[in-house]
Amino acid sequence: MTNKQERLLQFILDFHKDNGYSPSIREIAKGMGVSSPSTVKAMLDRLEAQGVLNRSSGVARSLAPVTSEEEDLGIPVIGRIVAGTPVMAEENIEGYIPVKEFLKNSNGGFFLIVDGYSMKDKGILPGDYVFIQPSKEISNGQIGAFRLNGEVTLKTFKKTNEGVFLLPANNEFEPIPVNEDDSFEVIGRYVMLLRLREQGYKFM
Amino acid sequence: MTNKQERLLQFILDFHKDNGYSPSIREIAKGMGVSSPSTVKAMLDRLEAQGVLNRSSGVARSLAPVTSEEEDLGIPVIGRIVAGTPVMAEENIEGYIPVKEFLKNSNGGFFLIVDGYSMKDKGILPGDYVFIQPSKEISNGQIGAFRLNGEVTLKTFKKTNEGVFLLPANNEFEPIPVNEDDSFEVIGRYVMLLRLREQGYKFM
DNA sequence: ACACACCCCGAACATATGTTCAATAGAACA
DNA sequence: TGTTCTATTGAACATATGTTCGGGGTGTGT
Repeated sequence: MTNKQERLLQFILDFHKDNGYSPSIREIAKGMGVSSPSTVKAMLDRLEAQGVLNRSSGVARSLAPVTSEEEDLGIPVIGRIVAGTPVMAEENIEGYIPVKEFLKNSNGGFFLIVDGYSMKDKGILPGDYVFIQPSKEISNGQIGAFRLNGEVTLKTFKKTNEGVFLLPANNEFEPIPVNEDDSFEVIGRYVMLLRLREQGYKFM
Repeated sequence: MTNKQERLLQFILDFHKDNGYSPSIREIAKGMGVSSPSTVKAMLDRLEAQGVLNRSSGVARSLAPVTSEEEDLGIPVIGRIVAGTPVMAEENIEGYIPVKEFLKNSNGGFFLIVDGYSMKDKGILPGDYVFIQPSKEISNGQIGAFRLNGEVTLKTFKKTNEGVFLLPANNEFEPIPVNEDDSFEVIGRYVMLLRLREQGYKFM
């Protein structure tokens, strides 16, 4: 793919992102600084021949960048590996995690950055991203995010006939009792953990 | 929103999913079983007035279902929380994790399901999903997936002048030496960890 | 030199497409 | 019944849009 072709593809992607639909040929011409629609058409023909673009002939604004199957399916999950097969062989793929789908259902959810070692024994370490699904309710024994007297903390929720406690998962810490006159709020339930350790993927 | 309006919206969404672009007014008419484009235009005007649809007047196929901002930005990350503010207040949001973007760059990567406790001290527990970026190279001290004599394992890679070792992160396990006559292969680098614990989100 | 792929122009063409408008049908209501 | 409002229709209109054609330019490799 030549430099110009990459710029064209990028322009289409950006336009679609901004407007929710694809540009017309003449809009591309303006955006790319060319003056003839036929020039753009020729460029599009080449891109389509390369298979990175889909079009329906005669249909206005039918440009659709080809998306790889993985994007729709999600990221493959490898469970056990059958002896002697390549890792990514079909028989090893146990399923797919549809990250995109997850994103769509993440309404109102957010990541909380873990601060201390109080949940160490649950494998939750400082710097981890904990996905919190906002909710005023939480079941006994579930992990959640709470705000106790202004401070936000991630703990296991425990309700006994002696009252409510927030349990750390680390025997160097003590259970925290929630008293009647404390200001206490359930922020949400712990759904998922994300840990970005090694380089190579820059977020934010 | 009336029944007919919902059907219309659904038709547009389905069409877009199938074709990668939005239907024209006449295509909608056919699909919905009405015979006049002006009928469809009237219906679209109503939907747009309700704010569930965006259009650019005079622009072909410019129908764009209104999407929430989160979908484009990613999932917000909350770091420290300013005293007295609601959790999701703007001043608490430290950034966004563009999961979608990540997916796009995940070329060839996959998740490996962790099996034992050998990496416990790194907070990597059985059942965790470890994202592996395929690579034949790995640096000293990095965590990666390896295949040693047919068996796949997740360990820290260590190269000394005494040879190559795969180090567990659990003092109940011994470092594994990689001998000359072993069949040994670097599968890839450990990039990210995903843990799905609580219910409410069903993957796969 | 030649062939070939890529890039560009401007004009003309055919049609796909959004829009407007007068007329009709149906439902809700006094 | 008549009135009013909305939904629908079919035709006509204006234009946005993809396409074609003939021409030219530049670079690369043979």
